[in-house]
Amino acid sequence: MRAAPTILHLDMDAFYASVEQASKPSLRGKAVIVGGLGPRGVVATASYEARRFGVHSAMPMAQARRLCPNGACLTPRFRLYQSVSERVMGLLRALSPLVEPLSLDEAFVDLEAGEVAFDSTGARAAGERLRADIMAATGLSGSVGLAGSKMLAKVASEEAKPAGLLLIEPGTERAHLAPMSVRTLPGVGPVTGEHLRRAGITTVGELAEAGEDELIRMVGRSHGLGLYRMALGLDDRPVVAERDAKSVSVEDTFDVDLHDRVRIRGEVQRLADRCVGRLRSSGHSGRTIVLKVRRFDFSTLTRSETLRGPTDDPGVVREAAARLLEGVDTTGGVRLLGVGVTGLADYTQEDLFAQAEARAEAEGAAEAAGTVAGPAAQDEESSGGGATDGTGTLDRAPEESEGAEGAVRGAEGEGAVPKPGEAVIAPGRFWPAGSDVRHAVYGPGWVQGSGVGRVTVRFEQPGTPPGRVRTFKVDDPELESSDPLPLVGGDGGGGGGERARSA
DNA sequence: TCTGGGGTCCTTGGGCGT
DNA sequence: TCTGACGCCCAAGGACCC
Repeated sequence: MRAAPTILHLDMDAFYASVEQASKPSLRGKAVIVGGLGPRGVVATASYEARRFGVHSAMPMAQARRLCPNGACLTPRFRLYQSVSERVMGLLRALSPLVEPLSLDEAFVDLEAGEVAFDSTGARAAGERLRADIMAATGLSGSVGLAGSKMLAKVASEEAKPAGLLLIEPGTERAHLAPMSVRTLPGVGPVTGEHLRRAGITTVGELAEAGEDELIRMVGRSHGLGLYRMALGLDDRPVVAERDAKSVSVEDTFDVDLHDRVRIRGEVQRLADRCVGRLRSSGHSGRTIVLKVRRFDFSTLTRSETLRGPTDDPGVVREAAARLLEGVDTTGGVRLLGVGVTGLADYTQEDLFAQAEARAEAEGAAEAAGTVAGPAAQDEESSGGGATDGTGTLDRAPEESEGAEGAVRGAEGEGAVPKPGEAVIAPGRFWPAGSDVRHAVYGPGWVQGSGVGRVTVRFEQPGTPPGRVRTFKVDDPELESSDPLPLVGGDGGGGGGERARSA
């Protein structure tokens, strides 16, 4: 805890939804819900207009649609959010070398380390300037919290939302926190919150009064100590610019539970390959392979295996994941499968010894179990995957409503190829809802919906008034997909792929 | 018509070497 | 040789965060 409130926490307001509204003028001021559009999708972010209907993050998309039937439901476009985020993080790094990103839309900044603020006045000025700079660079609003510690700065930015700034003066921390709900504190979720509530503790003040020993007794040593210190407003964690990843994982929830063991094995192999792809691109190798299975009843189990040395060999990870799967009962069906690697090391020369040993063990185990590992598993993957590719449920035809409120439906926004099980609207051309397109005659626009051989496009861009809707055949040669246009500072009719340059 | 995906951290319990 | 204490590693599950 430092004397001056020079730790800044930035939280972009309803980030994904705000980016969509900035890039699609017809959605501004409207309810926008970003999340998975499949039958098991959940809400990632809802605009403030949608939140008024009770829609919030992590809510099942089906429920969000019921609460807000006129909301525009869009699939996330992470590449666009990433590029906007980089712009914002650039502005933060201009303030200080000590910037700790927490996610695409959140970060801590140590203003003192950047020598831009040493007291309340300086910190407040820096925060206001930052908010203005972000608005100028991206057209988006962010909320800023300033305090003497990370925990309090985060609490402050949450209170400042939306589009505000709040500074907690040193010396007032405990009084500031006391009336707030325990759920305000980071680390207090539904379970701990309910635990505390049953003990008669609902506010941070009551938490502080309960005392260290009582809290340790209730929620365990580590958590209890942490809670007690937070309740007193104590937090001396530094802002850390570089954080090493501890694990890499990929997982898929299936629209329909999988029962076929061959198909399940194929999916595990596919996930193992994707996981290794991510592992390699991050420059890591890892020692512990983790298989995650969520069954039909939502019960989740994990199985892991630690190798003798780190690996980034897809064959080794595939084989380990397949061995782990052998020990899991999947009768009844699985709704989710995941493969992860932990115990990460910086990528170095392959540990050939460990890999050779793992292979030998795998072959031995496979023989003992009467199964065939390796190539056969790959064959299963292709046959299993192929069986499902063509049988994905067809997306419902979009309601061709006037106005942007019409629910926008479709499959994944990123990537031109639908995943297995996703909608294939027409052979050859695939137009994900919300994605950017360009028409030879009408210029840039975005896909509002598609189905039964037609695609509906709204022609507008970040700098224009709300545009008109036109419908084309999905194989219209004059229509092509394009990259997102910059949110601010574009040239209006600019070509695809342009990005706003940092000021 | 319930409940995503990618993470981190903590706890518990067993096995094992000293 | 046996036993208990201790520390470490590993496996599994759970809570939480965005």
